[in-house]
Amino acid sequence: MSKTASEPAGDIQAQILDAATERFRHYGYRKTTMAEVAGDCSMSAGNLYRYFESKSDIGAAVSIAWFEALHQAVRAAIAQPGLSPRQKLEAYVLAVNRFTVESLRNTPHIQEMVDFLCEERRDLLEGHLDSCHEIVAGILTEGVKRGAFDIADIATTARAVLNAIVRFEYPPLLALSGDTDFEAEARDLVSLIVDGLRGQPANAIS
Amino acid sequence: MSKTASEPAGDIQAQILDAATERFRHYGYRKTTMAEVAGDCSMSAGNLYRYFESKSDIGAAVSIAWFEALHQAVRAAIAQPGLSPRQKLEAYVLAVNRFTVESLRNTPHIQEMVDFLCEERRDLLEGHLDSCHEIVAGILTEGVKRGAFDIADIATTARAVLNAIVRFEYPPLLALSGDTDFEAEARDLVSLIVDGLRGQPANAIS
DNA sequence: TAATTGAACGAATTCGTAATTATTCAGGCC
DNA sequence: GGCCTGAATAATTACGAATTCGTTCAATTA
Repeated sequence: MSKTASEPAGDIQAQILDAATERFRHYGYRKTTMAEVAGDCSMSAGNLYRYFESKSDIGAAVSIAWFEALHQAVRAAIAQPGLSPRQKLEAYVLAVNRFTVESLRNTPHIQEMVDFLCEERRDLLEGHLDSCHEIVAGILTEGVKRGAFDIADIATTARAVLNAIVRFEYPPLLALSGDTDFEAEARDLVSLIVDGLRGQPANAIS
Repeated sequence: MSKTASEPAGDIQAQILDAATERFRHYGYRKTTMAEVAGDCSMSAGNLYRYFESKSDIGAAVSIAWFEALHQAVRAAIAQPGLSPRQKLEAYVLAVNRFTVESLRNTPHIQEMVDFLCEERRDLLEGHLDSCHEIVAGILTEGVKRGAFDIADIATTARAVLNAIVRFEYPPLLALSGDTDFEAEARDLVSLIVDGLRGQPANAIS
């Protein structure tokens, strides 16, 4: 109905992803069938294979889009003008936490997507972690340049930071304790990471 | 066969827990039946209910014993003479991580026990977290007294530390990335927590 | 009396089978 | 020729009967 001769193939891919995303949202990954997604796009199930190699690939593409939306939200949060390195780190943690909690709220079956990724597409998770590592390393590098941080090995420290904040971004852990005030705890954690247990140097440049 | 007239009831409870622990270890919580545990103790299934109110209670008792073994191992690790507060914190994280990874290794069905706790006995998990909080708070308090740490609110900071090290003690996360060198990453994390991103003060007492 | 058993019963689990599903591909449509 | 369909196939899932399990309790033992 909506397809014309001039419609590029990329739009059909996008249409498929939109339909699949909506289905995954409401009914979960396992319970949406290729026939349903195809029906939403007014085509046959077999024809989906002209645009994606498998259902698993569609799930992967949807997940990648989710990761990219997360990264975009995070980059927007830390790109606000006038933020100190410390505030950028806090903005990063809060943005990741907020985005994930929000997704958890309005996408009841997101846990199933996480399971799908863990079982079938662990490489995507690792790619996402690499992106996170890159963003955090950027914050740390800027902090060192501005004199706010004193870090020997940026890559190692960035990994340690990511390990420390897993509590606030891993969906199963967030779902486990639903009534916690994550924002306050996340702020406390950032304070700990920035200042350390030894306390701040007297001549520190914040 | 092993029961005599002089055997106190407490020993029978312990015998039941031993049998249940072994069954849970090898076959998991769900797949061990009350009849099997009873058979191991040379009694009928119905008679188990003279010593425990339910199978869930047996699972709880086994879990509590596991938590107590963990706490004992941890307290032993941080009680070594001559450790600085920083070394105690590192010893704590490494001990928890080692104990959990070890349990994960020689108890293939421990994940199922975690699920059981999350679903039916979340209060036990919270109790365990309280114990951990107490231990960490003790380390921090001693560190403040010795001048190694500078902490405004011990309880809040202890919670932040526990949040930061979840990566190294939550079994599902440990199982997710099996080939990681947790010890090295745990050390890096402790360094981050102690020194902070700002670096150490020039006049710090380590 | 105190400890134990084994039958009994609702709830949960297993298991074999029927029905769906993902995926392929030989053809039809424009 | 590029795009699409719909039947065919192997694998997965859903469903219900049959079994097993957790739990209780009257009866038995010692």
